[in-house]
Amino acid sequence: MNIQFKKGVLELCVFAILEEGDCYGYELVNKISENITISEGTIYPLLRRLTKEGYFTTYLVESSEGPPRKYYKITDEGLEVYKNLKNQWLSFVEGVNHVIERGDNLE
Amino acid sequence: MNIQFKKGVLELCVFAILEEGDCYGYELVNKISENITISEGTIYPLLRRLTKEGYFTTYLVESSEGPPRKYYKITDEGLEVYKNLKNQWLSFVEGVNHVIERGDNLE
DNA sequence: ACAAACTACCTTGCATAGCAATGTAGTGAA
DNA sequence: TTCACTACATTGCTATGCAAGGTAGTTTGT
Repeated sequence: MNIQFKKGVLELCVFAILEEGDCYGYELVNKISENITISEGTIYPLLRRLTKEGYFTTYLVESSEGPPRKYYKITDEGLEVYKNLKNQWLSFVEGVNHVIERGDNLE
Repeated sequence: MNIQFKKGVLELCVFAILEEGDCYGYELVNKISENITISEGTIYPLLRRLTKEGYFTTYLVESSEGPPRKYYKITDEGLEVYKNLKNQWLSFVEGVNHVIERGDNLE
């Protein structure tokens, strides 16, 4: 999978999943991996950054299957950013589609 | 516009336009700009790189409206790469859509 | 003749984000 | 006690887009 395509989009994916409910990092990696190849080394710094920027809060929960899990919860501010980012993404994809399909409809 | 989204995608756009017919750099900037914000400082190095990699050939044409134009022509190898890249892009977008719409269809 | 605006090319240095590789620890099964 | 899995984390590398700058030719207005 083209690494470059993912730039900025994984952030959108994390927001989208957390909008549905709290998750811990490892869980996010697995959920996103169902559809997009992703590495742990990407997710953890990303979560750290977005938390620092105030878009997520965190809390620890003990686990019986391994070390404690750090759950992430989206904030109101995070929700705002998510909505904007999602719209930006959708219109970007539309723009790209116009470019790559321009030939198909030309006379 | 989110700069990160464009990573790798502008390459796809350039391929797509050149697949329809030869273009010079400045013309590509204008065509892509109809749909996506782009800068000259992005396109020229990109064209240079893809030419160096054997995906384009170039030829100069005198212009009556300014300096000579450097036209780019896609090669057979370039066409191959374009097809792969386009498919990668389409399946990537599909993957992302699955992630960001997962909530909409959950019971 | 001169300046501004447009066409058309190009380069340098910076910022960003994803990843491979690596490390730490806890749990559970062979 | 070793392997596999869960779960966290960090470092250094790479790739790409952009702002800002430059060079040159053409056209238009004054």
